[in-house]
Amino acid sequence: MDKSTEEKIYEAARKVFILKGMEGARMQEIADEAGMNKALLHYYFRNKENLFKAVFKDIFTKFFAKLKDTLLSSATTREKLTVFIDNYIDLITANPYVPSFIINEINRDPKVLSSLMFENFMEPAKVLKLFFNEVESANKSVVDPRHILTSLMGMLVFPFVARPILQMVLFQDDKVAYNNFLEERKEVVKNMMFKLIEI
Amino acid sequence: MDKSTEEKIYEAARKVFILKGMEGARMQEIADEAGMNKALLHYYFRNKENLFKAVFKDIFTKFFAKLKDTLLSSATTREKLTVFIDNYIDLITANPYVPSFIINEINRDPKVLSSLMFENFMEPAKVLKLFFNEVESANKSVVDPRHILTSLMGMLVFPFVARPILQMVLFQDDKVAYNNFLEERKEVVKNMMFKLIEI
DNA sequence: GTCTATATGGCGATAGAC
DNA sequence: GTCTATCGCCATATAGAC
Repeated sequence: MDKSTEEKIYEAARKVFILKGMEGARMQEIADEAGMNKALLHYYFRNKENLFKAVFKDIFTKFFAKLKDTLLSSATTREKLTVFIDNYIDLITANPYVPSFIINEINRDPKVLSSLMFENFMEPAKVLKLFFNEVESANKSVVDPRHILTSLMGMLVFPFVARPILQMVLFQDDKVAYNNFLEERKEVVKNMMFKLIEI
Repeated sequence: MDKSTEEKIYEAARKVFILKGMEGARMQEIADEAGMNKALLHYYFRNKENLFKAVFKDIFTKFFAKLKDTLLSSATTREKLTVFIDNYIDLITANPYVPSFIINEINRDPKVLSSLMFENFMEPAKVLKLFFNEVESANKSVVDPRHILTSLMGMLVFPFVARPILQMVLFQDDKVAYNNFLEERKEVVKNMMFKLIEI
């Protein structure tokens, strides 16, 4: 573990912010997690907001960068969808609190988005556009691809952000059964998407 | 406006908590919103957590009670779905911050759910069960109705909770265009659902 | 760079007058 | 019941020794 002090702070902050959010996180807790003193956080990042912005940008960027790669990697629309859905569910499974963290923060302070958007949205937007065009030509029912994408994302993200409710109502709070349900969703969502765009 | 003081506090708290969440809300702000002194909030609710719990329970219950009624009101599965989707989008449109508020709070402290669940989940669960059975028998592709419900809810909720991102990426932050998109979704989601369960 | 100690402000909560 | 004034705590942030 020969990470620099700054890296240690960064990773500790990432962990705590994702779990507690900007408002719930405590500088002391981040310092404890990083195994150092609170004053050092201010030495490196000056204040809490700076630290948060750096971490949020990183989380947001990495979370969408992976998806962009997916969309560029495969050949056919059907393959792209398959790989995208598999990768997305794996990605969220590995970072289950990230979607609700992002949803919470962008609604709490939409300004956190505008600072990222030009650098981080424009390129993915192009990739998405290409993907849209593909979906559109494959899509025999001629639904606006924005609706298709929104539905796809909703089908993938909702079971994670609403997990406490769904696990309780649908599975009597059985955690293992719910994990199973999430794994099943890969095939289920694929089939639903193929049916929706009729490919 | 001859509301009781307690009602005024309640409504002010509802407004502020939905926008700022439990941690972001300030007792002072709620008092200002209610047009009275901070001390009165403590006189009526003793502390912030009590006030929050009362408000959360109310919001949560009302938000799902309406849906239960919808599911009981219509005759055929197709009609039920139609009314459900129309009502749900209207309900969220009228309370756009409620879904992200609920998602945020249940992930921040899952205990807020367990206190409600027996009283508020059990009856809706029965209604849902009936709805499931209907969907299941109508559903020629034999997909687990839990997956169908999850997809439906995701398709409905996601465009609201992820609005800042979607509005920016899909509509260059054009608010009017996005409102239009949300209204369109009523028909789009209906058609998608009919296609998915093949009715 | 890293620590201890402390300043500063804000917030939830209470005391007590009316 | 409703107000003003204030307490006590906790969190961010800084000062300053090493």
